[in-house]
Amino acid sequence: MSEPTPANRPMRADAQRNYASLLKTARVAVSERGADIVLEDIARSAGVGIGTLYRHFPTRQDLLEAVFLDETNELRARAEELASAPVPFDALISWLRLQMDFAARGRSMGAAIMAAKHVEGTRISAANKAMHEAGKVLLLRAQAAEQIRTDVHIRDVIRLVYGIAMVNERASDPDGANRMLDLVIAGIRTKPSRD
Amino acid sequence: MSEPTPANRPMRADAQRNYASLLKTARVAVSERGADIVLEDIARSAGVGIGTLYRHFPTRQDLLEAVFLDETNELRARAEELASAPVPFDALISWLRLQMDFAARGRSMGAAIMAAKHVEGTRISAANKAMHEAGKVLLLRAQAAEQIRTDVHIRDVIRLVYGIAMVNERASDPDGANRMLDLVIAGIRTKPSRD
DNA sequence: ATAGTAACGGAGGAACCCTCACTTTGTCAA
DNA sequence: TTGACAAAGTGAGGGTTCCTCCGTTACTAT
Repeated sequence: MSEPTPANRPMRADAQRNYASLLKTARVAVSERGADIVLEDIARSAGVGIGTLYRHFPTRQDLLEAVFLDETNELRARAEELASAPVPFDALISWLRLQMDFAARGRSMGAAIMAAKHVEGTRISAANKAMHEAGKVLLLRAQAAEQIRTDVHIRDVIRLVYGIAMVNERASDPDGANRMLDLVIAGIRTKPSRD
Repeated sequence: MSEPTPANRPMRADAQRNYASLLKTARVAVSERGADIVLEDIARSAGVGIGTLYRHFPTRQDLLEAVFLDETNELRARAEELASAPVPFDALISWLRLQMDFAARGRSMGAAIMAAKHVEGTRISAANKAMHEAGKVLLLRAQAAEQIRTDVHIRDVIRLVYGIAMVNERASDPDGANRMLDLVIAGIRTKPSRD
């Protein structure tokens, strides 16, 4: 998955190796130290020159997006699995919690990524759209079951979850994120909700 | 307000002037171009050398915090005003919208500031605490009037609002932030809410 | 084997950060 | 008023990181 040049000839063997190595290295570095990684370190750590890194990922953004891409696809896949879960409401909530875990893991990537998500044509934008579609199915099911308000958009919900992850990135209170998510969940439930 | 050296002798006249000039310049620059300001530009624009900037604001954080400080104090003042408004619920909501406007204005400062807020002893931490206290009054009034759930913490609400501002910083959808805020409001209202 | 070209690599210019040693200037006491 | 002292100002410069550019290397296909 995540072919860098989908339409053209396949990449040369060494290029494929290097691309994979860079991506793997970057993924580890981001999850360990956040988005403020030093690109030269990534290149060295991946065993390639800095020029090679820039060949594959022309900007810092491109590299971060590539890292993010896998997570986005993973979330889409999870949503598709959950679409056949027995209780629509529970499925949606589970997925939202997954979203938050992922967002929290990509420490301080949130701000960096948010920019690209809204730029049409990028790979991340396409993957993001696909993930939204998959999430939308979960939402619609929960709405059909009258467990979620019908005037709620999946887009807003997902972004709220990201917002929660972002403000809690450096917070000391480990349970705050969950309390906030509970508030949001309360906000999207059908009005006369009985617990 | 916002004396740089509260305990000691007053600052020399030229120092006061330069401090004020830097702060004003930074405030404008941040609201126009976000937190990624170039400190050298700020100094030049304020008519002082870069060394002077660093004398007053030893780190980039310090400058951003100083900018933020005024807004935080402003929000505290607004909360205190609103504490005597006729309808507690409306007062709280108005204040939350103010919060969001402020957060949105300090574009991409969110991430930069979040770090410092949780560090005890900093000026921003103290101002932040005062603002929270003022906001808490609004929340308690609305809870006493049975318009807001009693298990809601002001801290979580404020942070949610910041999260909304953050994820909407670069978004193209201008109304998204308001929709999200509405969801949060729905989440904190007392359960059997009648519109 | 060889040509052709995709990919590699790293020196180096640019942008920005922050420090530091020297200079300037406000302040206050005599 | 003046002189001395300390507070404040200044900007060149060293450090870091970003990204480009183009000469070099080596995969691939014929």
